[in-house]
Amino acid sequence: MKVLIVDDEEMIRDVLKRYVEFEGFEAYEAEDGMEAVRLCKENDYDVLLMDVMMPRLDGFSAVKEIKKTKDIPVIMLSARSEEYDKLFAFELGVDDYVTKPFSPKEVMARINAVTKRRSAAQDAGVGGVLKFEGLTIDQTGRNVYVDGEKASLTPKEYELLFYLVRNKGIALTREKLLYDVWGFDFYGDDRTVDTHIKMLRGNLKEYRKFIVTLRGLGYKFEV
Amino acid sequence: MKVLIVDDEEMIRDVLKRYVEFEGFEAYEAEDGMEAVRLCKENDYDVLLMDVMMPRLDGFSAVKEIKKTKDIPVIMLSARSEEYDKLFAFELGVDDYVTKPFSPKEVMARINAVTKRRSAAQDAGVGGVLKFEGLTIDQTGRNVYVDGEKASLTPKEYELLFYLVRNKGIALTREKLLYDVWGFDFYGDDRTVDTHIKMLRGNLKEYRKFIVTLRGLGYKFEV
DNA sequence: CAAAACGGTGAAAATACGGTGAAATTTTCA
DNA sequence: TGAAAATTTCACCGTATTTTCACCGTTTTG
Repeated sequence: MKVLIVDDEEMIRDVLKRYVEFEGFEAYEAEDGMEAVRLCKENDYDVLLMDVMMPRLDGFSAVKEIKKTKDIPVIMLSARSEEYDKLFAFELGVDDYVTKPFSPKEVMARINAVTKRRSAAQDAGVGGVLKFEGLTIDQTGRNVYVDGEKASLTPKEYELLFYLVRNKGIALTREKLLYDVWGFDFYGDDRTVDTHIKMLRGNLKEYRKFIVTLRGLGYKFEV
Repeated sequence: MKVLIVDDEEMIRDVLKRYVEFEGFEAYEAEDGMEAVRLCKENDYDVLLMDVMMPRLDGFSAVKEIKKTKDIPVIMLSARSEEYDKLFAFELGVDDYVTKPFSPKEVMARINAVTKRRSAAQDAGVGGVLKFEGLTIDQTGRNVYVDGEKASLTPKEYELLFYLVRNKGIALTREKLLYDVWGFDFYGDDRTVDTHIKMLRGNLKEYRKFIVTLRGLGYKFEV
């Protein structure tokens, strides 16, 4: 179980880390939202402990960015004085809130709660798994099945598919795809998207039909 | 957030109204389907709470009428004894069902659910859905439906239609259309517009009537 | 009433666009 | 470090789309 702790105060990170490791989990750290986004692009974590107020990139924006490609449970940390729009946070996919100052015990209880909730939902077959006819996408294991058979997608292919599915029914330009899937710092060719779509379609076999081309625009996923 | 409550029983309206307002929404009332249709023509609401059984015009018919021109989420209220064709309701665009007697809490949860679903969809995409009788334009998915059937427009056709609709009721010269839809750097023939209008009209079937020719000027979209 | 102006239309010609395979480049991992 | 895998670029090609244009019926004008 990997936990990423995101907070700009080193002391808070240290305290949390000690307790997380005491529970037998692996703890990782990030100093701000920017670093968290980068780390999440490269690695898979099971829970995010995310501070709201941070330099460079705040917690909400970071979560928004991360949730674009990964479905990770998030627990937000905020000072009691800070009042945030909980509905907004909820829509963002925040699983829980903890207000500072918090007792480490409390935080651990939340972590256990969200991870248990996740695994329970997974057992029930609800969360983590998306299905479109014979196409199954298992977010947890990052696996895609075509008629029950595992398709071996490359990381980009998986992320592209996941992004398309998250935005199903929505017309997406190549620019938007490059920005959101490849990252804002990608300055390459448009046609890169085409090639990855081609590869993805090839791997999805008959379910290539879900990916529809919008001439002069881009692509969309449609069931 | 405006909620229109449609029920012939005043007591039920009052109860619902109290809870809706307690949640911080604005509540409006209508006594029957007829009144609901009229109110919806004149005003914009965010959710409709619609009873099924009502004098003058029943809930289903009212929804059918309203959905012709507006795309508003609808929650139907019906007595437990009344058994309705849920599939029919679904096709009509009913978002949810509540059976009487209901707990106000339950109704509020449904309202929050449908509105959240809406705003989430809106955040993700560009805009909503435009409706003119049986002609539906879905900007998010870039789809156009003629009497529920998907029309396959070419990119230019879609852009032209969208531009006309955005400026509905306004006379547009060919020059303006070329400049705004084709781009300022288009130095081609005027008649290009004509051809695309022709194609568009062909695809809109009976709703070609919305595109009116202004002799000596250009075109406009008028409902 | 005739002539001119205008828009609708179909078909042909020109063009833009996306699919594709292969090569070049970068990244990953043993 | 070197081989394998993944990513990215790119040019070719078929086709969907766009554009042009001439012809024709209708409307407007002098």
